[in-house]
Amino acid sequence: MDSIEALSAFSALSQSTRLDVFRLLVKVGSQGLPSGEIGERLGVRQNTMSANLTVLLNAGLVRNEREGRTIRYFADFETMRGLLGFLMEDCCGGRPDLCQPVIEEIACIL
Amino acid sequence: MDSIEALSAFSALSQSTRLDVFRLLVKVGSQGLPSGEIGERLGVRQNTMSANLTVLLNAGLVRNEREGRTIRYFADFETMRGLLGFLMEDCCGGRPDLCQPVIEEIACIL
DNA sequence: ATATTATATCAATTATTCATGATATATGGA
DNA sequence: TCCATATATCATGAATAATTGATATAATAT
Repeated sequence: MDSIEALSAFSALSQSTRLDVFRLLVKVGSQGLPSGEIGERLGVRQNTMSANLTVLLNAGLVRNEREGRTIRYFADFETMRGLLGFLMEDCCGGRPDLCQPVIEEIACIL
Repeated sequence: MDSIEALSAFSALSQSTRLDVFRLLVKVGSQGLPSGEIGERLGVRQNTMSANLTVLLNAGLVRNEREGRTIRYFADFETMRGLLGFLMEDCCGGRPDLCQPVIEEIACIL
């Protein structure tokens, strides 16, 4: 992850529909969702959703796979990992107590 | 953290100077940096830096403290925690292996 | 009080981004 | 082949955001 990619990712996440889409895809996890269903669930028109999915795709935050006529989208956890690592780089120098709560926040509690 | 706050934070991080500022403040940690020194280190004009710091401030990503004539800025790890938690909410439903690498990426290795 | 230093705000121009109607492409079915 | 469905692209007007010169405020020093 470099600065250009990170900017692209943050920019993608800084718009309401796209943030909703990404969080939805994070929740559904590895099974992903078809483009059309994402649009229906969020109440967004077809071409608007398509444009927003393209932005997320270019930012590397989502992947897609064609499946017959529909195209299924998935959150890309690898990019997420790179993005958070980039943002928190060297965060712990001398004060791991600052960083620790951040880690705990996203820790899986199952 | 709600959607409005998250959008404000991502929007703040989606600009080159501000991303640099935030990462710098993450690195220096609890001692923070005076506004002027941030500008010098990043080669950004005074009023541009001031405007960008205000954006980060309004997004809750940084805090500041007056210290005589200078104003010292700090990364706000609490907001960071809320932001990442919001983004990864329910990420682990059924597949913690997707989420685990993301956590490991920001884990403190000292 | 006046000057100096540090930072913030204002106004205006330029540049980006967004949603949308219209249209194009791609797949599957009849 | 022709039609229907699913998704993507294009062009454009409207809204937002970025940079900057000029100026204002706030704290310290003389």
